[in-house]
Amino acid sequence: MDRKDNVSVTVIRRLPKYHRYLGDLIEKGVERISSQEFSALIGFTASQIRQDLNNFGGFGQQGYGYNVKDLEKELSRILGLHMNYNAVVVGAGHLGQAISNYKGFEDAGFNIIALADTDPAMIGKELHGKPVVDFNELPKYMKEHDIKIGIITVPKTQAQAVSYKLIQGGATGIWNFAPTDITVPGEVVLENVRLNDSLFVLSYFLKEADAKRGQSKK
Amino acid sequence: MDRKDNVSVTVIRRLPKYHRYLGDLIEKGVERISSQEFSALIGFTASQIRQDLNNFGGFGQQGYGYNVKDLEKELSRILGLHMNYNAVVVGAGHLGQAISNYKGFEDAGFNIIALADTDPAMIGKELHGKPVVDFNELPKYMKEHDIKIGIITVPKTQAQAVSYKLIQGGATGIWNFAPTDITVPGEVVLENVRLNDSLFVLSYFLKEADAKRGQSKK
DNA sequence: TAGATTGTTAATCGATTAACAATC
DNA sequence: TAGATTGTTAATCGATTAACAATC
Repeated sequence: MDRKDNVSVTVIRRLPKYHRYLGDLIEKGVERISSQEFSALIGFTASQIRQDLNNFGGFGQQGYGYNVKDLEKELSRILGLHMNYNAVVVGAGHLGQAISNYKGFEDAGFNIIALADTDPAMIGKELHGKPVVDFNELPKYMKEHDIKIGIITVPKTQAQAVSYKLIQGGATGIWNFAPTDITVPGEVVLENVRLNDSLFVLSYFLKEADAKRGQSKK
Repeated sequence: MDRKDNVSVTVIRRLPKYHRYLGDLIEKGVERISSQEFSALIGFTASQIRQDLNNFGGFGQQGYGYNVKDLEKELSRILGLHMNYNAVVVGAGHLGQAISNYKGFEDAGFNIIALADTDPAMIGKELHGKPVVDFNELPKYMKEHDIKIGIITVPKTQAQAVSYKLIQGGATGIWNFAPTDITVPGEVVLENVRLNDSLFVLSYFLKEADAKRGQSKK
């Protein structure tokens, strides 16, 4: 029942930050907040906060501001955090294991119930209570266990093949950690995590900072 | 010797993708590419590609296009990939270990030479050839080993304290994986990786896709 | 030289900020 | 009721796209 049909991705990508700060405010026992106070905290302008939220509904009250708990609930609903999904991590390497162990993702309703790999030495093992299944049997396993989400942590050369296999298994969403662009059918939701890109950006600004330091020494 | 002084962050965040695609083109043996051909490949408009690159210099040639190898070199230089930095991963948990093992980061000139933790059971151990040092000794260790980059993979409650310790040790750059906002002095470069935020965005679009499917069934 | 394609300026589009009437 | 603060419209700013003269 959201207000606008096509909210821009720019706005969507700010929503998790709102949600995170509202969680912090709840922990601190803050009951209400004005867009101006929120602005000082979160670093968006008060105007932007009101604009962003009003894409989804009028959650505030004139003369009062926003009720923190209510707004957090609205954002959880907007972000779909009430939904639950079974997920499989493809690639039982270090990153795959790290992700499959991380508790934080259950907040978002993602339950990682298995890993998949091609390595015969791994298949059949349990890693922290989660089975490693044979990659080639993955579509069957996904259907049997109602797995709709695939998390790709394989080398980039294999990422596209993995995505095909996941879609064969009925995946509706893919979280891709491989540093490559994969192609998926229009109805499948793809979200990329670009660790390399992030590090390159860090590198860029380090170089810039170095250059600035060098200049000021002159 | 870059053309413009203040290139927007929007442009900077596209640079790693250019660099990645140029690497792929080199592997395929492609020697030159026009902005139009590049556009079809990378998904930015030809106009945007030319605009983006011209923030840093005129790397193309009229009637010819861009030399792939040369352009890749320019982008490496712009991104500062020729620089070398020693780095430490703070937090020797699963994610920390995954990152310290990942080879791909050496491309960017980041050499992870140690991990740090507060767990006495961990300190003094070696993890895949890298020592786990005592978090409390970190500033000293960083100075002795010329470590300028800190990678934070601790729980959010400890992230700010870790960042203080890193800066005490002389860090000029921080790569933060903790799902919280940390504050650093202006001269320190901070790059955040928001895994939770990324997953929340996936959740949002999954909910949207579900809603769309529901609608079309009616 | 003629054709191709860049580099760059101008036009458009979208996102952010400012302003203020509506209203709690 | 008066003061506060939202929701929303209008103004501004920045980013993207289009167009084309410059030039290889």
